[in-house]
This record gives sequence, C-alpha cells and structure tokens, in this order.
Amino acid sequence: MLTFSEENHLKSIFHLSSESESGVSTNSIAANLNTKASSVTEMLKKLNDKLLIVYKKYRGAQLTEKGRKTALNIIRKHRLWEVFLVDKLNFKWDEVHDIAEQLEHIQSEKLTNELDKFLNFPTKDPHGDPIPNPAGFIKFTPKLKLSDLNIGETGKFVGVKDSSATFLKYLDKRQISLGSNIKVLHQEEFDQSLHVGLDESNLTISIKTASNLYITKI
Amino acid sequence: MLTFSEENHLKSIFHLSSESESGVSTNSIAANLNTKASSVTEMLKKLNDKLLIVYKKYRGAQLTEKGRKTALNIIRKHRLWEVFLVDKLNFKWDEVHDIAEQLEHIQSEKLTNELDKFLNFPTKDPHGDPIPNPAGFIKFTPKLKLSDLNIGETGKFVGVKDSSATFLKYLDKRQISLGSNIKVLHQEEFDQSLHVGLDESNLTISIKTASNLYITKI
DNA sequence: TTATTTTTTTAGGCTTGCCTAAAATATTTT
DNA sequence: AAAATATTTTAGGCAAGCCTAAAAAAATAA
Repeated sequence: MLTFSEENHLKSIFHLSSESESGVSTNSIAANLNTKASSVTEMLKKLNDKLLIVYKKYRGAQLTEKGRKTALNIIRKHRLWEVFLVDKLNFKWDEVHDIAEQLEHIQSEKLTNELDKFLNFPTKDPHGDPIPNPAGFIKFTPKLKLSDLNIGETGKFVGVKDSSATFLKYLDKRQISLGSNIKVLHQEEFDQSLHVGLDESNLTISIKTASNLYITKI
Repeated sequence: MLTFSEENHLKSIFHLSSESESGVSTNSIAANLNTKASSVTEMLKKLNDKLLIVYKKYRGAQLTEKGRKTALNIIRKHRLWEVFLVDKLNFKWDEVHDIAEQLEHIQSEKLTNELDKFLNFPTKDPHGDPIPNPAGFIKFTPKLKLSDLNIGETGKFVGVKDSSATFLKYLDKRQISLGSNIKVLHQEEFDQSLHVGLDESNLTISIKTASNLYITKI
C-alpha cells in the first residue's frame, strides 16, 4: 500500500524517464511535483528501500520493473477515469485532469477492470495518450508533431504535448479537436508560423502551437 | 478544504447523532472510526474552531448547520458512488462500501452532480438508504423493522440496519433482496424466530435477522 | 455524599511529508 | 586543472494525525 505522495513520485519519475535516458534528476521531479529538492531526496530514499526505484546519491532515480508496473497502473487508472468523465459525464477534455489526479489513487483492482469494461476497453484517453493494459503494457506510438510535416502533407490530430487547460481551451476555441485532419498549406518565412487547412476553413498557427500538436501522417 | 480525517469525523458524528439527542460522545466516535479517544478530542477541537461542530469539554459534539451540510455532502457522494458501482459496474451490494469510502472524498461539485444525472437522480443507495440532494436535504423514512410486524402482515424489504458484508452475503444466499415482499406467517414461541413467506417459498429467520431488516408495510 | 468506576482530556512522543539553510558533491567555465 | 556555478544532500524544524500513560472530570454505586 503506497501513499498518495509515493504514487505521485513514481508517476513523475515515469513521465520524466521518457525524456532522459539515464536517471531522473531530483530537481526535475521537484519541479514536476511543485515541491522542493530536499523533499524529493527523502522520498527517493524511501522508494529505493521499497525496491520501486534504483537511487544512487547524486545520480538520480530509475524505476525498477516493479516501480514501472506500479506507475503504469496509476496512469492506467488516471486515463480510464478521464475517458469516463468525457464519455459518460459530459466533461470537456480540459476539465478532467485535476479530477483524474484524485481518482487515480482509488485502490480497487476490480473497480479499475470493471470501469475498463464499462468504457469498452478504450485504448486512448481524451488527450490521445495510450491507456496501459492491466498487465502494464503500453503501446507507444512514435510521436510526430504537426511541425514535423512538410508543406502539402496532412496529419490527423491525435494528441497534445502540453495538456494544460489554457492550451486545451485555446484549441477548443479554434475548433481544433482530436481527430481533426490538418493540412499544412504554407510556412511563413519570418516567424515560421503555419497556414493550415482544417475542415473547410484555413487558419494560421504559431510554430509553438504546431509543435504541441501530435499527429499521425495520412 | 477538509482533510480525509476531518471528513470522516464529521460523517461519524452525523451517523451517531441519530442515536443520541444531545452531544455525540468522544468514545463513541473513537469506536466508530477505530481510533483512540485522545485522537478524537484533538479533532473535535479543530472542527469546533472551523465552526463545523459545537464542542464543549466533556460534553460531546454536535454538528452546526455548516457541519451538517458538509457531512450530508459526503454521504451524498458515498451513496451515489455505491449506486454507480452496483448499477453500472456489476458490483454486488456487499462489495461497494470500502470503495465508496474512498470515492466519497473526491472533490468536485460538478463531478457529483453529473454522476447524479448519469445515474438518473437515484433516491436510494443499494442498501435502501436515502441519498441527500445537492442542497443537503435528506428524506428520512421512518424505519420499520420486519420484527415489528404482526402475524399475517406483509412488508416490502427496503433496507438493512447492519450493512456488513457478512450480513449482506447471508441475505443474498437466502435470496432476500431489496424489494422482496415478506409475509410474517408465524412466530416460534421459544426463540421468537419467524416463519415467513418470500415469493413462492417459506423460510425461517431468527429474530436478530428480522430486526436488521427494514420494511414498509403493504 | 462519599467512594468507586468510567469517560474524557492533557501531556508527551512518534511518523510522514513538507520546509529552509547550510554543507557536500558534481558540472561547467575559464 | 582550478575556480565558479549549479545541483543535490544533510541537518534541523514544523504541522497533521496518530499513539500511550497519567491526570482530571463526570457518572454511578455504596
């Protein structure tokens, strides 16, 4: 039985692991969890003792197999609850994160699996992120950004890199929603902004926005 | 923002209030929450400072209006989640309590109200207990027990007093389920056990069981 | 109404998870 | 490679929520 804080640290280490190959730094975890480095150090010692991570002083943390499974189970719950909120309870995709942060800590394997069944075994959450299966297997799809496309190519919008409510609201306002097909029409020389076609209309988006949008080429 | 422990104490005081008219004793709360009297005393001071209860040394605790509203909101969430688990996720009524104890602490008014709507505004939980409305109004129905009936009378089974998993499983085994009509046929002199008719069959139940079954006369 | 028993509170301690400030180590720059 | 900078750890503190044991108050019995 892990505490909420332990679970949050594991999840944070998991997410940060994808960016750095070696150990995840104390500072990055602290930044991610809005806490201080000294607090993280304490927690890393504890998680190391519980065999959930390998931690060596000044060398950062890496998940063990057990730690990875645990983290993926929390992420599984988080994403299933997000699907529930959007599909069944009429939430918008920018409203679900904080609630899922609470729900992900509910302990009941049966609940998680029944929820999964009730939702018809979804494979992605409302932000396009993959949902791990009960065994902790997760299907990573290589993440192509809209900004990686060449002029003339079309991508299907499948996820966001930054899932802050601000950014998600901005997308809603522009009517850019998951599943939209976006064609890159032209790139402005001086600020790299992109002119794109979306449904019947055209619009201009900054290069920063474009590199926050994950797509699959079509 | 209350802590889990504060919420649990409020809920406990609410439940114990129905039994005693004046203040709820420190010891009874401790017994109810599986904790020690000294821990309860500390918490009572805190809840008193937050204006959720009125607490006078050695005089027990009483909920203020604010405290009552808060307690009822927690109970509302608990019971709505129980309905969700049974109606949507195929849980049995004896399996839902522990999970609802976790879910009742999730903070999101919108979530609670959307869940309520999704469940079609249920008025009772799977054990027959009434679900408070968003304003904190709860409809108490006077609780008649099966053991209160006279010979020849029939009652509709609407709730249980003891909702322990053991008792609920026992009822399932006997196929006594919420909504069943039970007719009192005869009472045994020497141990007060009741012979009752249920659907097409007859069975014998102890007086202890009979006084754990809430019914409405029909 | 005094003595006994029960209940409640106080006092002091422990763990968890957080913090700041100082010390130690690692990394980068010159 | 030494100096400067950045990162991480250690040391020491604090609040919440629990505990046990002792003291105080209330309730009950004699």
